[in-house]
Amino acid sequence: MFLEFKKEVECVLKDALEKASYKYEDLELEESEHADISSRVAFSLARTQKKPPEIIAEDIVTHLEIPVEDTLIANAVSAGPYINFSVNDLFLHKTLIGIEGGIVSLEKRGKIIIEHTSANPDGPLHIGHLRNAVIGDVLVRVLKYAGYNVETQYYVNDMGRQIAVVVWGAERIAFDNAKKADHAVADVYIAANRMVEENSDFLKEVDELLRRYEAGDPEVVQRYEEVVKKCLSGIQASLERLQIRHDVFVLESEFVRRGAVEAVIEELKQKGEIKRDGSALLLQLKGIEKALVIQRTDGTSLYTTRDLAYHRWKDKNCDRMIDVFGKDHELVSQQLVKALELLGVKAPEFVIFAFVSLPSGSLSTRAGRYISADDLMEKIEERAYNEVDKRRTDLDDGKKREIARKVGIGALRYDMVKVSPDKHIMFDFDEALDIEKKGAPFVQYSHARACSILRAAEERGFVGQSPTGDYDPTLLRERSEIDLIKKLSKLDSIIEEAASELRPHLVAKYARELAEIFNLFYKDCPVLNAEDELRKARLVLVDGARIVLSTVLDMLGIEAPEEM
RNA sequence: GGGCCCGUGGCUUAGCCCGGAUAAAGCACCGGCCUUCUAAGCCGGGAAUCGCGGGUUCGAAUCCCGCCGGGUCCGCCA
Repeated sequence: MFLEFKKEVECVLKDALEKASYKYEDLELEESEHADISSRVAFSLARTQKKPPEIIAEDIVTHLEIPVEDTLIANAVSAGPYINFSVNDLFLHKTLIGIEGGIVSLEKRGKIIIEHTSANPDGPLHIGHLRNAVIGDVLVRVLKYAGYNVETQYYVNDMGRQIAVVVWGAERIAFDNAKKADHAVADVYIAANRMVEENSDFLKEVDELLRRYEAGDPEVVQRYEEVVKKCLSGIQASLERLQIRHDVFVLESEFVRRGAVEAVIEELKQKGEIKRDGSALLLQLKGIEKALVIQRTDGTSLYTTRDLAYHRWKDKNCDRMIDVFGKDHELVSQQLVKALELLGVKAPEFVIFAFVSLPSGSLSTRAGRYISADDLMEKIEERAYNEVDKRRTDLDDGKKREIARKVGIGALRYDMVKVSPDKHIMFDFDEALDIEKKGAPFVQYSHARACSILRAAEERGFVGQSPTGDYDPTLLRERSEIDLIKKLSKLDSIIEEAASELRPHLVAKYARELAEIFNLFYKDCPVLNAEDELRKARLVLVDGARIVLSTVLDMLGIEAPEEM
């Protein structure tokens, strides 16, 4: 609803500026603590008009014509150089009605293919992949709420040397079937890697496997597929536990076998600036010092070339492509854009996140130095269980486990997405496992409180069939009631901002602030014990809060328990 | 060495793209609030030369230049 209010303010202000014949570039609207929305336009007009901004603001206000009917604006006043607008009762009422009517984007926008996680199938997901996965997944959810048709893809790097190492190792070392599949694969990978490092003959065998796989040798392909499938099944199980699912898994080897990689190389030879180093092919890209190798001396393909073919394929199937990449892929992403431009493919958009490190140093699957996402989920759920157990002696164990799972995974997801992606994270076990901080549990708790009130209301027979059917919105006059409605009204602008700027942490911030404001309302305004009409109105508000809280939690991929 | 990113109370961050009204939160610390819908909550307190130095501007955490500290990339790896 806030966006509608903003639109109306824009209209009214624009008219006033024209009527007063001011030439402006921007309305300079901003949300502020002093008004529901305010304009700083008088500042920039002051320069050209050579008059003090206060005078100009005053003058603009006299030209403002706020409609008498069907408006969301209560009034507009100048406050020094600022022009402050505030919302009226209709705005508050329409906000609540709108929420009860359901939160769906009216606008239908284009198709977006978003690629995220895409961890190599050589072991389980670790904490670094977790940031990628959660950022990507929240983005997917936000974009869907914003009206886009979103397809999520996991790009499987099945042609890398590390997979060849696993395939090689699988011949000599048995998978531990007692373990989760991806962990068993990692064990073989780590052990095989050690063997290969110590013996260069082994290395040659690995290279031979790589060559035969790329050539499509059926026997080798089958062995590869088994390993990849095995590892991926474990990874998918972890993702599922995190409430993440991909629509499509795309194997990079497909592009080699289909001849798409070859086609890309041929086309780049025509359209790009190609250099040769022996029989290897290098592509010189504008603005990038380092030439990009697009084909090895032995004729086999490289990751970046295969990625070009992948993006070309995606391009045909969508309006926008978004890739969630780690900081280490930044140069690659620039090369990708430049090379794709040569191929006439639209530029992908990137969400680049900085790394997660451990106090003990950087992460490495190969060296076996990582915290697996599984371990982390296990521990955080256990911690959450202890908290639930402490507070809810009345519940049976199954119910407690259920809540612990939602709270634990929620806390983990929130921790991954709350910080701006370009901020480096030092992962601290205790901090991430701390359920009490103002993270997911705090928001979930507010939701549970709202549910609790509604549950009690129903038990006492207070809730009618149509919650918004007949209530008097003007009874909601308390400061915390109005603040809460206003916060609820911002949902649309938060979705819009997070979607257009691809900044998922804005949703996390909004969720926390909304919970905070709901808690204030909860403390200030008794609902069940209020007088009849007021209770009716407050129940509408509580239900609205419940809906928006569960919506933002859903956007964050966090489950919303009805009791905690 | 070059490119990109980060540097905001003791700690973790928001705000920076798009400059404006007392720099906003959480954690930790200190003190208060459960006979009323869940205290995983609420209220109050102390605590910041917004890395440093210049510049632009009526006005800079925000824009520009330089420097310092940290990260990351600069593979015929992925």
